[in-house]
Amino acid sequence: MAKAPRNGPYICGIDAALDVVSGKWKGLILWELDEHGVRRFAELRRGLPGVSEKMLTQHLREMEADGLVRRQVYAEVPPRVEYSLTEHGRALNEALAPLGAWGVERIRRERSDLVEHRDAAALPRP
Amino acid sequence: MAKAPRNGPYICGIDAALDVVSGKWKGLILWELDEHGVRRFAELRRGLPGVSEKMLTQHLREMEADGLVRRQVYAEVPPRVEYSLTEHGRALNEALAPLGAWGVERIRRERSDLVEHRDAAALPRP
DNA sequence: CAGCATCCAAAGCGATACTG
DNA sequence: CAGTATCGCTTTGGATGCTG
Repeated sequence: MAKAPRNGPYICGIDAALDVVSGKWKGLILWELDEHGVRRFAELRRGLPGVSEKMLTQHLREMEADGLVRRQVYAEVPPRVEYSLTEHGRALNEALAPLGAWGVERIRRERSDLVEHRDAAALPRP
Repeated sequence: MAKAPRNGPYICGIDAALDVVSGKWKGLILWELDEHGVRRFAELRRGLPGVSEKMLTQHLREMEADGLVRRQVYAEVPPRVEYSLTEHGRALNEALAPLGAWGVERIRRERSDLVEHRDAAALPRP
């Protein structure tokens, strides 16, 4: 079955945008397609370590339905299918850039927090 | 129970950022707190039409744990608790702005699609 | 007022097996 | 190669009732 349709209307843009990128792998898929331009199913699979075949298919179908991804099928043997971003998908990716930067900062912060906590545990209370 | 801890490390910043904003109401909570600066529990509840008490509590706790939200408790009767954004929360909000703009554009696009479909169904063929 | 506890349904996700 | 089908576990979200 396809993605469950949203019951109510969106309240704001953030809401509408998060709806299409919420999914364990969607951010990575976007990133992978933006990076390489065009990718085949198996290539994407290799680029997303740990993704199951089913989830990859499901996410790609949803993103196609949301108008983010284009799916080009070649009638060949063996079969070949190529995925790429649509114009909207590329725009979304650009809109995600600042968020990505924030995320990188968060990762960096968490790493140094670990160090601080280790220090705090070792030091006596002031 | 708290949010399930992520099993693996983040692959990219988008990943790390989406992890903290994925949740049915987190985008709206961020928006509400940014808009008003400080909000009490019941005020937030009113600002998020349809949210259940449980989900609001759960999301606020997770966002507190993620360092996005500050929770200030006043030892009074009746009890009072105020929520506001931390510095990181505000930074996240700024990083979300382009995404919000994309979302608004998406909503607009979908509406005009609906109109086109309605017109196509209701109007006689030219 | 601001919550916590409990139960329940739906959605998300993974593993496996099979197909054109 | 690029999927589809099915099963079952886990996570998310909602409804209700109770408490300091």
